[in-house]
Amino acid sequence: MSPGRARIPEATVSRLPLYLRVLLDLAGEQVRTVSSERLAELAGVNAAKVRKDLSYLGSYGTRGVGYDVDFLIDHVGRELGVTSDWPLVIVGLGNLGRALANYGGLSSRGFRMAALLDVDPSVVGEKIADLAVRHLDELERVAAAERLAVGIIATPPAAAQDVADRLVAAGVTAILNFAPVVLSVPDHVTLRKVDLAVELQILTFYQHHQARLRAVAGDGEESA
Amino acid sequence: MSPGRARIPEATVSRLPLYLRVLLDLAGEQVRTVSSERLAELAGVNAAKVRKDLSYLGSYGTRGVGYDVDFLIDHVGRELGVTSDWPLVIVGLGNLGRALANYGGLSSRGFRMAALLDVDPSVVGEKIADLAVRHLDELERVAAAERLAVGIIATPPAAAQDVADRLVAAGVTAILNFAPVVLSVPDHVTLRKVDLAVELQILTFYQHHQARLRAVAGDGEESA
DNA sequence: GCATGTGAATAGATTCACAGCG
DNA sequence: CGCTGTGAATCTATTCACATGC
Repeated sequence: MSPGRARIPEATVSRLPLYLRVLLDLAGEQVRTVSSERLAELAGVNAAKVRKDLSYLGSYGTRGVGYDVDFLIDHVGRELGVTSDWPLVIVGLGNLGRALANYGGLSSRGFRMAALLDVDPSVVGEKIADLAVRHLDELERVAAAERLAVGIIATPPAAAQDVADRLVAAGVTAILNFAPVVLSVPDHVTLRKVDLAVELQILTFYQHHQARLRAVAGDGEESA
Repeated sequence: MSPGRARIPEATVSRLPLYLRVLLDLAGEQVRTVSSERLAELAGVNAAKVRKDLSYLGSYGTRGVGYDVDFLIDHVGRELGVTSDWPLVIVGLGNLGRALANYGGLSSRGFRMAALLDVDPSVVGEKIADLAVRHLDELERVAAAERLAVGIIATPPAAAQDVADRLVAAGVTAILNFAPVVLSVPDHVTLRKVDLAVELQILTFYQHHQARLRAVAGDGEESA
């Protein structure tokens, strides 16, 4: 019963939040136990993958029966730190930043909006989702008041690296970058990025190529 | 070798848009040629990976010299269909949908906002980014008028599957889903998803388990 | 000489298939 | 029995290392 002492593969980590959501849905429907097969179906993955993923957290299933939903929620949630308090800071409150600030369902996952920062004088002072936007220069003050868990960058691309540097200097060690630019951060900082244009271009690549394949032969292709 | 003969690995496809952006930046700085090493540095990946990725498109480099920037832009862009016209439809114009509708830089990548759809009477008729929001029921009419390339779902989770079904029925074969729910689509439809809460939870997982050496799950990490 | 292009080696993720246990 | 848990097999991606050719 040493919860997840073996290193959990990256691919598995990226699926845990998905499993957690599906499990919470099941719990909401009063479902008590679930098989890897059913869980896989709901999560859109393969059943063996579910079992292997969950086995990295420990052996929490019952052979011949399945997994106890509440028990799994507890363990997956613990692994993801859902019970902790994760203060977020959003930098850049254009359309995207606003959308993120208004994103529901974060508090139920342990997140809390700690501050909204921008440099535009016409935005600073504005109230968004019950929080007043403060000037980016107040970042250090905010960081001193509480340990910021994640910095979200939703600025124009030209400002993103500078903002990242300031977040890192302020002690932030996890950054989610929405600006379409490659950021450099020190090794101890975890960085992920979300890029709308990239996602769209990946989609159109496949459109383009499926069209090509169809023109050559009527061969069907699989999509994930 | 003729481009696009062999199947291009998925991982490579997902990096091509990134390379393209870096190349466009270089072209903007009047850089004529670039080595795999430099390109890798700017894209935040390994040089051998860049060479292997590009080799799937054909052999467009010059040994001892590097890659011609404009020539590469042309070929990578062609592969991604940047020169084509890709009509997009956004369904759901809450905060996120609005942010997406106002997202700049899409037209330069071959995208065009074809329609904005919602079911909320207080939103229908509103003008966003120079386009009037129409009712979702007009989807079929829009699809009949022009071949929609990508459907973007930015609705509440409960509505997402229904919207996906309607998009598919209307002939859309590529969907980008921002709703935090697993969608089912037929095999011939390409589906990608972007989920803010999942991204944040992946980040906090690594925060929680910070005894690891570096943990970067997307791409684009580099030491400063 | 020098950077590409690519087989070979390695690492990582997925899937299979079945032993093991409730 | 049924379903988990997991070694082994497979598939995919990354990285190495060097022959190749400008």
